[in-house]
Amino acid sequence: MTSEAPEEEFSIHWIRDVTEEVLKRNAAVFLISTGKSPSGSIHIGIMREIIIADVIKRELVRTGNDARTMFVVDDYDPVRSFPASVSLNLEDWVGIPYSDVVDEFGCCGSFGAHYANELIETFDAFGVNPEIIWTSKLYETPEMQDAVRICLKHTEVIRDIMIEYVANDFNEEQKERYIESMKNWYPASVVCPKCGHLQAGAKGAITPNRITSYNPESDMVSFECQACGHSDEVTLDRLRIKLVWRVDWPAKWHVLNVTCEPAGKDHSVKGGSYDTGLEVSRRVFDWPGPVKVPYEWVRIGGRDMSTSEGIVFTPRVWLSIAPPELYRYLLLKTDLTRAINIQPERIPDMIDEYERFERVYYGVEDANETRRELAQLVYPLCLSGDLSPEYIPKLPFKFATVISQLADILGHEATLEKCEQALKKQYGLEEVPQEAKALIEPRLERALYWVRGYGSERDRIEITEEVSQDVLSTLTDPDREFLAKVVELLHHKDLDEDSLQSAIFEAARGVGIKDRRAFVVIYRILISRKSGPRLAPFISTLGRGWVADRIASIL
RNA sequence: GGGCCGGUGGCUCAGCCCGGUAGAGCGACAGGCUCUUAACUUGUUGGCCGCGGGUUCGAAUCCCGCCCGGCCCGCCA
Repeated sequence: MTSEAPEEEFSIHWIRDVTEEVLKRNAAVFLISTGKSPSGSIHIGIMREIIIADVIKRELVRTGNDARTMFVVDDYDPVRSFPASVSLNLEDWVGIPYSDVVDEFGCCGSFGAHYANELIETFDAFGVNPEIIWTSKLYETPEMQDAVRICLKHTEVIRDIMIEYVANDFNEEQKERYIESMKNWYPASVVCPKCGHLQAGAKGAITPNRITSYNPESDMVSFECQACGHSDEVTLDRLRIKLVWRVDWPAKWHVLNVTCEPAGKDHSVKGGSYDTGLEVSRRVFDWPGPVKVPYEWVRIGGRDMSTSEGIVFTPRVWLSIAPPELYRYLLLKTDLTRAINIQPERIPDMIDEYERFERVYYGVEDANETRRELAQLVYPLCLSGDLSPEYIPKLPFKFATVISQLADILGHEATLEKCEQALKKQYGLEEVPQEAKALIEPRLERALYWVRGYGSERDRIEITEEVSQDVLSTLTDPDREFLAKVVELLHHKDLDEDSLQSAIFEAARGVGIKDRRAFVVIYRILISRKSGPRLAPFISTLGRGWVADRIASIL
């Protein structure tokens, strides 16, 4: 620490604290790692970890360091269960590494590759680009085999660590039983060369193909397959071996030379797998291990996500309804110790908030000193693409939800034209810059997806083929008289929007119905609702001819 | 059993580490954009800061205890 005035040095953001911690490692290349086993569709929770890593990397690079990120696909993990969406028969595959399980869709090399790729394909959109490491491949490297050897040679030490960490809060009886069970325990299992199983039994009753002995002199390993009964004794390099979970992690840290790895709360619990891994790093691999960055989970609609229970909100789904920057923003503004709860129905509000924040960064919206300072630090980290030197005006998302629903009626060109007009009006522009235009279509697409999937009834505009009977039955004679006048007005080509609006008021007065009533009648005929978007522009949006025909059809 | 996070206006949350005026967004209500409006815009409303105790001149904020909600501790970010 160079500063001697700590009382002035309050961190303005967690990212500062974390990078400071990481920098203490003085690595030549800072490697920030993340990982996930591809047990099915991978939900957006993992993106919290991946983006945390990305943000740390960006900060390190910004401050002149060499830093990289990595995403480790744990496809060497054995199948424990399948989510309901998978049609494969669990009994056929349980206990076999994901990398050896068939891809039921036939597009990827394996089950593991399939679900990992599904996630990896969204990386670019979210602005992350970690190097991808496949554990199944990593275990084939001589470096990893050496790590396995080191672990087997340190079996005694590892047993001690396991007893110390795992049995820590057992009672005496449990502890004794555990110690007893550890007597002939080795920290590695074997993929049976005959049947391909790494372990036998399903969830709750798993028996791994543990190594039963290891001779450091001859490098001979013996094992017995719990699934098919095959047993053998061969040299280590002739077998596919996998270290047990709590040892597998530190071995990878060692082989890949990981400086820092974020971890969800389940792993980061005091005395949990992360801490065990760090202890293994120290006592077996003789180094401190990575900087631990614990973080809370991401929830969806107030529930935990769970691949196995099918509560899955994937990064791809996110991208279909919201910009990736918003997710990064959400993540950055939330303290690591706090859960992020995605509430899809609130996405339009969140987008508004994010875009206000964006305008603060560009100085086109007022804000106090703290907020501006925060924007300077955080906004660039939110971006998944390049930082634009100038503010690019964004079409208000809520406007997009309305207009995107009218696009079918309006036609593509007219819809875009409408959006450009809205942008011009909102930001007082002469011309809409090319960069802003480019954002319109994706925004419309997302808005439409959002409104269809998550919008409330209020948000949805439905224009029925025909005017419903319910609506027709409420029309009075003066209403019809009024409507006839409106049709006439609509055929007047020389009326601009304002004049049309005025003329409609006049028409209502002319036949003696109340203004309110006049509008209710028109909205009912158009969208079966008693209110809607400001009428004259809305009529222009729908097309005067179309509206005139629609009204005329019921008179 | 061990541990973590949260409990602040109707809703979602900020503020708590650094004790001294309780904030934002949404909602609701009222107004503006012609007396209709879901965009945009102005304003108003609304909180004994979970409960009890302690420290202090002063506590949402620090300490202790409790209650409620969620979660982790075999695999799972």
